[in-house]
Amino acid sequence: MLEIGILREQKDRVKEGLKKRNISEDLLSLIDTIVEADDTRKSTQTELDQLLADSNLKAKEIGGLIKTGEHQKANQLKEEVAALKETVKNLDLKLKSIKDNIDELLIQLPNVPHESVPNGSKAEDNEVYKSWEKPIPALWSGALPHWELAEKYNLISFKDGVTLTGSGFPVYKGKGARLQRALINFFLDEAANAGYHEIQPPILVNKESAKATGQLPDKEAQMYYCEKDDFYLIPTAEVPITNLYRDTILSHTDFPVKMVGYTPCFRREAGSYGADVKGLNRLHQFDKVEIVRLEHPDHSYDTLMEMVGHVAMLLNKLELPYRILRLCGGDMGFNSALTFDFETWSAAQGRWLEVSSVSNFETFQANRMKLRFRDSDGKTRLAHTLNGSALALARIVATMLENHQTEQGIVIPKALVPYTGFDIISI
RNA sequence: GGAAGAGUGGCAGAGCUGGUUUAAUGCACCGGUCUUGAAAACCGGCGUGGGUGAUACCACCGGGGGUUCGAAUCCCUCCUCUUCCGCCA
Repeated sequence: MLEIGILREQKDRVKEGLKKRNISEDLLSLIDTIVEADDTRKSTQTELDQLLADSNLKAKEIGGLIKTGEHQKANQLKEEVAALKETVKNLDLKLKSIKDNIDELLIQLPNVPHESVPNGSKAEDNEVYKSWEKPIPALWSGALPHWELAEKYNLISFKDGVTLTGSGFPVYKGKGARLQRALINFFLDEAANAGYHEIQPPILVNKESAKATGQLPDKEAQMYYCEKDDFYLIPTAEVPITNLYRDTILSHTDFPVKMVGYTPCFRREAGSYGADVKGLNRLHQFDKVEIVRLEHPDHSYDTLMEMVGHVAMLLNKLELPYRILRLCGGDMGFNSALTFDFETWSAAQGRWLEVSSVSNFETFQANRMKLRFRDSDGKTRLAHTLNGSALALARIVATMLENHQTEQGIVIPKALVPYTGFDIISI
């Protein structure tokens, strides 16, 4: 959620920035509507405050009068204050509805893109920030797509998943299951080596949490919901981990806050069908290790690049061909100010698969969740939040199977062997 | 799931027979005096948000609602914690 103060003070800059997202004129004009509504809010607030001050004073007087036994005067004042009550009540209701309205409007505005975000409306407009410099591995004849490899080596059963739950819930078996566990531990250890504090959060969260990180109301349809308890299954560990700091005030000396967590992630993926969902490409449940950072606004972009470096290091160790994209305004998520996507090459499918997304949200999430810090000058300010997948498992597994397949079997990258306990998957 | 008790400012802890306490006091923290320096002592400051040029002022004592001229204090409801019982990885 954008800060209303910034909307007031830097209206033109915000409008210019939002244009990069190709949002409608209607949405842009919302900014003026919000500022106007906020003016009304201020004057209404002032009016109400004065009434309250007045009746507070009189109530105090009544107390004094009763004490000195002047009941007649007291009763007279009582009537006066009682008359104010109705006005106060109405004004209070009015103020509440103005505030609700402002929130409702404010929540519709996406984050202002960082100045480095390229213009564009679709995936093709994303900037290739770092391309894969070596030749993209060509497949030898007889090479298979990952869903066939998974079957051939008996690593994953999509069919059993359908029996147990439905499509998009694969069952990992044997070395397939072991590979999953190895990757999770590998990612967690690498994050720990980089100074991240490990968190194991709940995978069900309440409405407040989902709202604070921006999943509600924007992505409600994307989440599984437990109606009886009013809980949501998390679509990413970002939600519970960032919410650890909801409604808190840190000290500037607390930065950097570095957290990492592994969780399963649940996404309904309503409306996405077709070839893209084949195999491990798009699942309802998958595993992910997520890194989350809270930063001082002065350092958040350095931090973002550091996180990009961390993810790149992981992909290098897994020996996967990848590229990094700087997302264009039209392709970037609602909450983000700047996002780098990582894509690994799916050799058999002949296309790039997104395996990580690293973003700086600046104060957008912090504003919703009231995550502040006391700066060196003593003033409280909103912190910056960032997060990134490091990494998302299913697609990593998919591209590992495809890229590392040989006639002898699937070769495990050296860095991962201590975790799998085997260096090849063969029949 | 059942019963009882409790939720106050960073922490501790008053207030809870409703009205000069619209949050005392202690600790912690910050600034100052004193000191060669430090400790101690003393003086001052010390919650969040709204509002203002700055004050004034307003809201917040787990969340929401109600009674009253007036509520941290009374009532209703929800949440959480503690203890006991039941159940159980």
